[in-house]
Amino acid sequence: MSATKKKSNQANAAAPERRRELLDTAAEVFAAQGYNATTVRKIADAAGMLAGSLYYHFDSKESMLDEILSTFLTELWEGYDAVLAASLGPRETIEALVTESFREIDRHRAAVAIYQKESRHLVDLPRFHYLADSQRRFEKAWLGTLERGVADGVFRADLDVRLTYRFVRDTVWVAASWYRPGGRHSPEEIARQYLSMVLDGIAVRA
Amino acid sequence: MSATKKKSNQANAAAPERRRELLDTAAEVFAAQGYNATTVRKIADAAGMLAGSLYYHFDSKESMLDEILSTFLTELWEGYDAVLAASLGPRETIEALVTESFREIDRHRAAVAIYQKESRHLVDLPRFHYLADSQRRFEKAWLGTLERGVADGVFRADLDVRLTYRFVRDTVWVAASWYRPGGRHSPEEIARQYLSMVLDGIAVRA
Amino acid sequence: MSATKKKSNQANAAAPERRRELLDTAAEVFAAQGYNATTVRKIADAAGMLAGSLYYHFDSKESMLDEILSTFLTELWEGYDAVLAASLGPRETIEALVTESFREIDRHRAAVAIYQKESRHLVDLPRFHYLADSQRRFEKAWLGTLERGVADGVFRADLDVRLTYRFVRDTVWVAASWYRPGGRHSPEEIARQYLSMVLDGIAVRA
Amino acid sequence: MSATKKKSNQANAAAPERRRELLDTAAEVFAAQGYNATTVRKIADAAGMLAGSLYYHFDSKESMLDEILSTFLTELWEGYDAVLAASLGPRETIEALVTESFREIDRHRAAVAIYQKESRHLVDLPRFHYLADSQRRFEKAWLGTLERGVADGVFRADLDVRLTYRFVRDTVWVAASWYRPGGRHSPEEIARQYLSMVLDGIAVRA
DNA sequence: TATGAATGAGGTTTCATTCAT
DNA sequence: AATGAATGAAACCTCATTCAT
Repeated sequence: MSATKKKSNQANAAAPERRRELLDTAAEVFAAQGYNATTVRKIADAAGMLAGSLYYHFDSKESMLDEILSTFLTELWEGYDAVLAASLGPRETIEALVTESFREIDRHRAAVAIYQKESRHLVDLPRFHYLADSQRRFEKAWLGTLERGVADGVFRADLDVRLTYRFVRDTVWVAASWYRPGGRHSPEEIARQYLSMVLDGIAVRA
Repeated sequence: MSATKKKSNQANAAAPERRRELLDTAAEVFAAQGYNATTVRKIADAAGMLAGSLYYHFDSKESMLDEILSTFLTELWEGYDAVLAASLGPRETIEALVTESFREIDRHRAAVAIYQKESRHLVDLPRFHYLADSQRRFEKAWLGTLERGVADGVFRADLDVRLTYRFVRDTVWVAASWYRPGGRHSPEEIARQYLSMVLDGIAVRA
Repeated sequence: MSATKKKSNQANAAAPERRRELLDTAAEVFAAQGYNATTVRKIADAAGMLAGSLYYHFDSKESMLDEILSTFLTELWEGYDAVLAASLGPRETIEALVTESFREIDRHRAAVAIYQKESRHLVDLPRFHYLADSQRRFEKAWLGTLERGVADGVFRADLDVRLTYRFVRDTVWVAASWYRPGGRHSPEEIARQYLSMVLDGIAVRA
Repeated sequence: MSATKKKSNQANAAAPERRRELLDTAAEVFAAQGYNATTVRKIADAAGMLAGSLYYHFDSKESMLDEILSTFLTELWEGYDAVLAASLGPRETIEALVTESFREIDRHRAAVAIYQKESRHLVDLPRFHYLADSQRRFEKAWLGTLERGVADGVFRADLDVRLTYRFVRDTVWVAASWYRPGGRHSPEEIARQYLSMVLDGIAVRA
C-alpha cells in the first residue's frame, strides 16, 4: 500500500504468521492507548519480547501502523466492491454496506478503532495518502447511494443528504469503540438493529 | 474537578482571561493534533510565547487538558441538568438533550473533540476519574429517557434499547469531528435534522 | 529498601556488575558536587556514555541515589548487627562500633559523604523513609551502649549522655568528608586514634 | 567580602533591616534544604513576596549566599581574633575558641549549617575564594594551638595532631546541624561538656 | 517596593532506533 | 530470532532572572 517499500523487512514474508501475530498485538495496543501514546516497548511487552527485537520484523513503528491500516482497508474494499458490483437498489445497497461494515468491525476491531482515531492526522503524511483515497471512494459510494435513493423516492428528500451521510458513516464506525467480538450481539444483529433505527426511526408511528 | 489542586497556579484565578485564552489555544491544538502528538512547544508557538512560559500559568500539560475537559463538562451538565429538571416527556427530553448537545458542540467544539478522542485512556488516570462519573450520569440520563419512552409507548419496543442508546449517543458527539462553528448549519438546524432522522428514519414511509 | 520497586529496571539484576560500576561512578560525583548540583549528564560523562543511556539501567536520578544509600545502609547494618550480637561490654562495644564505622567509611566513602550531606532533606520523601528508621536504630545502639557504660561505671556520669552521643556520632561520620582510601592512615589506625581521644581525652593527665 | 561589588543593590543600604530580615529568611531556607535545592521562589514564599521582588533587594541568589556567609565569617573572626590576641595558654586558647565557636553557632546557626554543607563546592568559584582564606587562617589558629600544647606538654604527644585537629574542628561545627537556639543547653554549657569530653575523655580514669 | 508575566538556558526523562552478539 | 546496551533527538518541566507597570 505505502508507495515505497525498499527490500526492507518485508523479506520476512517467509514466516508471515509471526508477522501477523505481532501486528495483531500491536493493533490491540494502538487501539487501546492511541498510536502516539503507544511506545514500541509496550508492544514488545505485549508480544513477550524486547523493544529492539521488533526491528527484526518491521522497519519502524510507523510501518507497523501502515501495514495494519492498509491490510484492513484492502479487505474492507474487497467486501465493499462486491456489494457495489451487485447493482442492488439504494436501500438494499445501504443495508449491504452497513452489514458489511459491522462484519469488518467484527474482524478488524482494533484496526477500525485506530483508523477512527488516527486517520485525520495521518493523511498529512505522504506514506498515508492512501487513506485519503479510501475516504474519497468511501464518500462516493455512500453519498451516491443516498442520493440515488432520494432520486428514486425511497429516501426522504427533506433531509440534508450530506449531513445524513456523516451521521450514518460516523455511527457505524464509531461502534468499533464499544464493540467486543463474541459479545451478546452478532455483527449481523447489530446491523439489523442499526438499519431499523436509521431507516424507520425510533419513534412509534402515529 | 481533579482531586488535589494545591495553591498551585490555580491561584491566578484572579486574572482568568489570559488563562482562558491560553486554554482555548491549547484546546484547538489538542483537538487538531491529538493530546499526545501536541508538544507543549506547539501550544506555546500558537500562543506566541516560549514553551517554558506556559508553566507560569499552568502546572503541566496534563493540567491544561484537565482544565479544558472539566470546564467543558461543568458547562455541559449545567445545560443537561436544566433539561432534566424540566420533567418533559421522553420524546421532548430527547429532543432537548440533543439540541443542548449540539449547542455544546458549537460552544466547545475543541473540548468535545478532545473528549471523544482521549477520554478512553484518560479515565485510567486518577486525576481524570471524573470523566467516568460523568459518563455514568450521561448513560443514566439518556438510557433512562429511552426506557421511559419505551414504557410510555412513544419509542419502539422492538429495538435493543442499549444498542439504540449507543448509536444515538455516538452520533451526537462524533459530530464534533466535522462541525465548524459558523458553518452552513446552526446547531439547532443540525439538531433538527438529526432528530428527524433518528426519530422518524430516513426511509420514506410505506 | 524503597517501598515500591515494580519490575522496573531493577530487573537487570541479572548483570549487576555494570549497574554497580555506574552506581560507583554516580556516588563519586554526588559526593563531590552534591546531589542537586550533580546533573545526570555529569554522571553520564564520568561513565563515558550519554545522559539518556543511564535510563536503560536506572529509573531516575533519584533511584540511583536510593540504591546507593540503601546498599550502603544494608552493609553497614550487617557489620553493626554482628557487633551488637557479640554482647561485649560497653567500652568494647563502642570500640567495635567505631572501628566498624571507619571500615565502612573506607569501603563506602562516597555513600557516607552523600548520606551526611543529603539525608536531612531526603527523609521527608516517602521513598527515603528508611533513612529515618536507620537513624533510630543507630541512636538506640549508640545511646544505649553509652548509657550502659555509665550504669556500669566505665563511662563518666557527669557528662550529658545525649550530647556525648551526638559528639561521638558526628565525629565518626564527618571523617568521610576528608578521608581518602589508601591514604596515610588505615581505617583501623584512625579508629584507634579516635578512640584514644574520645575515651581518654587529649589532655595530659594531671 | 566578595571582591567586586559594582554599584549594585548594595545601594539599598538605606533600609538595611529589611535586607537583614530577608537574608535571615534566605539563610533558614538554604540551611534547611540546601543551597541548590532552594529555589528563589521558596525564599520569596517564606518572605511573603514574589520571586521577582527579591531582585529589588539583591543582585542574585548567589549574592544572597555570599552576603550570608561573609557576614557570618566577619563576625566569627572578630571573636576569634579577640581570643587569639589574648595570648592565653594552649589549653585556655582551645577552651576559648570552642566556647566562641558554640556562641557563633548560637548566633548564626543557619549560616554555619550552610557553610558546612556548601563551602567545599563554593571555594572553586572566584567569588567565594575568601572561604579558602578563612579556612587557612582557621587551620593555622587551631593546629598551631594544638602543636603548641603538645610542645608545652599539656596535650598528649602520642596522638596525630592533624587527625586530632580534624576531629575537633568537625565535631564543633557539625553541631550546627542539630543545635536549636533556646534549647535545653546554652552554648556555654555545650562548650563545657564538649571540652570536658575532648580534654579528659569519656572513660572513667583507672 | 512589589507584582505579574515572560525569557532562555538547562535539567531530567522518554523513546524510536541501531547494532554487536 | 532475539537480547542487551547504547544513541540522539526531542519532550516536559524548572528556575534564575528581567522588566514594564
